[in-house]
Amino acid sequence: MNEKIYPEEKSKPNFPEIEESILKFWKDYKIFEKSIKIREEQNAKDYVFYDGPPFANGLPHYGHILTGYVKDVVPRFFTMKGYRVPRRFGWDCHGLPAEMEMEKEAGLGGKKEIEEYGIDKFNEGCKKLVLKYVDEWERFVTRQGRWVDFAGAYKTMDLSYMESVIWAFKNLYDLGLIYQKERVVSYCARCETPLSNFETRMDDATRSRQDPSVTLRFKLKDKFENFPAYLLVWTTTPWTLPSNLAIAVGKDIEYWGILDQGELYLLAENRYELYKSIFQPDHQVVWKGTGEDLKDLRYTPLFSYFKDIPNAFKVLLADFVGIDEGTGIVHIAPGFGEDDQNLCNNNNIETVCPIDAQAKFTQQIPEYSGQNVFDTNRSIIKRLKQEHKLVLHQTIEHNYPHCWRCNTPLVYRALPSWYVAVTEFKQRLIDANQQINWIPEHVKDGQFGKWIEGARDWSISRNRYFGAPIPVWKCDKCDHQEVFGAIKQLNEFFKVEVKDLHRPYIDELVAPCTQCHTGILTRVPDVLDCWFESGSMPFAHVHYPVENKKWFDENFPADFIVEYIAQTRGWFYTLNVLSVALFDKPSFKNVICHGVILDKLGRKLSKRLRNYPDPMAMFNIYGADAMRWYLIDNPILKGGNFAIDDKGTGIEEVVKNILLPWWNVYYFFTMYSNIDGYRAELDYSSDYHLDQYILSELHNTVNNVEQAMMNYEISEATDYIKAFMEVLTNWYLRRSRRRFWKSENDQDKLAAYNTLYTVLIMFSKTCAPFLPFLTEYIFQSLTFPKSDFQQSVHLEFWPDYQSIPFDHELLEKMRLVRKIVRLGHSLRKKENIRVRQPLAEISISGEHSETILEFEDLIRDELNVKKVKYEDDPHNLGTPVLKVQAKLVGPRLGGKVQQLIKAGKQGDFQFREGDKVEVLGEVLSPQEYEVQWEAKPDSDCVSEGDLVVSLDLKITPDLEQEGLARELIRQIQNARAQANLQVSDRIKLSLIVPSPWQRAAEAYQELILAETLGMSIDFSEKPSSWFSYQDEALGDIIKIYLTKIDS
RNA sequence: GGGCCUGUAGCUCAGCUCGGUUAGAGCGUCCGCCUGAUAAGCGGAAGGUCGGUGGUUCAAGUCCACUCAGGCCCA
Repeated sequence: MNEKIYPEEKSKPNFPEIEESILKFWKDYKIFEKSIKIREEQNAKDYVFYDGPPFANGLPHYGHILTGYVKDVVPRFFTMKGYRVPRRFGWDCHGLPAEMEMEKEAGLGGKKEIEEYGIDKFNEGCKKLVLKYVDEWERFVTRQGRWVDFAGAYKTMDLSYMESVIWAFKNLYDLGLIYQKERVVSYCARCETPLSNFETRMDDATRSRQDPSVTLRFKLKDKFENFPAYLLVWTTTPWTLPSNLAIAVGKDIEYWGILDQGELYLLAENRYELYKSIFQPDHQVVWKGTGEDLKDLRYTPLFSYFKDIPNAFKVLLADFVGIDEGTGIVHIAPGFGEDDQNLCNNNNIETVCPIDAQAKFTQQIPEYSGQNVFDTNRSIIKRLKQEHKLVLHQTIEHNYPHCWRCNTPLVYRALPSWYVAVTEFKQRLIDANQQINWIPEHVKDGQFGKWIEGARDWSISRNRYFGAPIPVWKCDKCDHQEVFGAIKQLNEFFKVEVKDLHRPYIDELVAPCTQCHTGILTRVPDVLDCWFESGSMPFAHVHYPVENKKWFDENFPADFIVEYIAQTRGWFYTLNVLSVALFDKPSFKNVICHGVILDKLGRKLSKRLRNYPDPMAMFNIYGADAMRWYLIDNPILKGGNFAIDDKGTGIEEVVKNILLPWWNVYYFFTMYSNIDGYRAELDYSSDYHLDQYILSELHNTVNNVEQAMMNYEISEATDYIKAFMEVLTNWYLRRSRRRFWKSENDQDKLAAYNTLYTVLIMFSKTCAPFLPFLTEYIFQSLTFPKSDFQQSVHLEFWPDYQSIPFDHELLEKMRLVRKIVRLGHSLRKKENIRVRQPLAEISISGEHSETILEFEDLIRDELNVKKVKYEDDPHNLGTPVLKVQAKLVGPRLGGKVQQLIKAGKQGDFQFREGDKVEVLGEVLSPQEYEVQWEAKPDSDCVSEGDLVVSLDLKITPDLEQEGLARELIRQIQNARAQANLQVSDRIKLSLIVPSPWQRAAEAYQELILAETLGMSIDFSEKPSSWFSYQDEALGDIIKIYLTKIDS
């Protein structure tokens, strides 16, 4: 009996079930760990990949899934290429996200309550909360099919990690790249902390908000053009008006003076139309000039709070003044605007910022002290109106920055903060960027390049609790400060043993001042921006420089990272800022920045809208391989966006188009191998043309996929895989089936088995990074069917394409064969003759056509013709047309080439001596043209290029009889299938059919028996113990009886 | 206001680097084939002013300029 060599498979497998079993296998035998260890044993080179740390306080979503797949495909590939690829997971712990969560958990509102609650308890709570979803992440990422080292995951709150972070700070400090300064920053009054310029741009931090839009008149101290005069000034932040210290105009902007009721109003010419209506109808333009003319005019302050500030309350020139909104005259409050502050500094006007940490006015503004600034807009407007200083009051809806964590509208305010002087080394940052391979390429000089060109100094201090400390201690008596970059330094200086760098413990370290000896050194209370910490990841996750110094020096920058495109101003940016400042190198060599997944309507995916399929459900229905392929075979990897369909239809299509065809080839192979009891082996030596052909295609495919992957062009790699699958299933396997089911176990059959086996093994390896579950399953079944074997396709080396045979000529010929077959089929179609009906002859003509006569058997079989004939004289089949090689002839003949093309197309040309042709008096040499043949109209020919194909359509009585026999074979096969027979079962047959059919059956009895595994055939009614079959489409014309013969 | 990306068949996208005369694929639709991979497989057809205008050129989906629409980034 048959010995089952390979697993007995179903034609329609349950992919999710297979995946679960593979997951178990990977886990039980630690295959991932092994994939790294075996490379260690081989002394392989490291391939360095940085896994960007996610915040663990939320669950993974589609963005993470997509990024995660790329983070898996690339390392799997490079592992197979022979590298050691560690994949440490990491958790971003610190910062506002964690603190917000903890505030909610402990029912705290604001910093005062946190401090009452206790910073120690608060931070301890954060530490626990931040790892709340770690288990779920791990489960998800594992199910997804990612190989990730969770056990060795780093956390940004680890002591070792934090030590490397303060090392970085200390180094930057020593390099003179850290400074503290009072500058205008974006500030969240609820979190009571400044935010960095890129935090305020993250995702949807900018959103719509309604604000007052007011226009005021500022009275000039002196008459202008002999009239009492006013400057018209527009603002959307009335609460900043009490802090107004100057007014700015544009030097070259045109301004008009409007005379209305004896008073003169100044505003920009372009804005006049919009403001016209506020004047009386009889107003006049009495003055025209530029900003230059208004320079240094002095005005009366709106409020008296700061009336004694030196140099204030006059008109300044500024290049940031625009005329797109407002009046073209700008109110300047140096405490509440970056441009404002710079302008005032340059004009010796001091900065005033009369608000406290919660953005409430201080005692400097007694009327409003204790009120939140936004809440005072109304009363300030009311008061200005009463004082006749307000000329227009409207409401504006505009985009306004909000805190990305707590959604509070931000204020811009002057505040002392610590900075990294990015502008100091901007040029080096730009130079380093040129060394990075960006995918897509345009990001290098586009979104990222432009961003770093406009880089500003980076505000890195946060007035918060849960984060790495700013390692600066200041004396309370003199200006001395100490900065520490290592725990050892702290231990020695403070004579303690530091075990935790978090607040409040770090704040407890105090010492007498080493300079004045009277003061006390205490730490500045701020913590570091968590982006500073994630930017430190390359060295901090290995505790550099305290540990792993050698490894880091040899393995920095990283080979590869991938995140979504918005990280150009997040992680991609902070990584490079720190690596350039500290090491003068970019942080990574290759980076993929992919786009954003949206729904069909272009909206963001949202839980509320439920506009996307649940990923876990997709894993359970279609599997993680299908999801993987769906997401990576996609232009989103080149930076574009991608519309996911909400039903998961796209994922189902992947199963239909990629996974099932793959499976079918494997299923076919195992089914026949098991029938024949033959165990195939790796073998490239078959000399059968189809075998050599598919191996040549495989050679090309392995090479192409490898090249694409080396260039990080993942969706190009998947294109090559798809193309090979098409050739494998729709040509090689379809044309080879008969070799597998024939009954003799001859050389050809073994060659077929070995070749198909070899292709399956090599192609499994080629697809392994892209379909890790399916390929693992197939590879194991084919190589080590006993499932306890600890072998894995992912531990294999990438196939060496050069060891796979390649025959270019053969590829070309096969292309021609497929073209002939296609044309033959289209002729049958055109003439309405089905393939089952044999025809006598196919004639072909065209250059090189004779070379494919060695594939005659294949063409005959595919097209069901008796003979393939090469026609020497193409004139017998078609008429010649001339295809002029315009690329060559164009430059030589110029405009006339167009006429030649036209004439050639119409066949208006003559052949001349020496393979030349003459068209319209011009002689073309052989390289300058190609002759193509066109089927004569109404002939039995079709053509494509220089190829013409003709079918002999005459159906002789013999052919007709064979057609009937073939129809009978098909009916009997249907009957077999309906009777649920195995493909190898032998049968006895009886037919009740009309006489022409019976004659055909008699004449072709041998063929019928051979094709249907029949042992005998007769023409009489049979008892009900026989299976009987009638084809409905043919009516009741034929009736088939069959019965199985027990062997 | 500046910059980047995208616009090709009903849908999703190749092709554009390097111009060459007949613009491709998958899905969907319609029609059919095959029946020893069968709750599979294969083929054919219909379907396109290559967003628009202008230019360069013998020749433009491809190069240039302008422009429209959508998206993103910066100010």
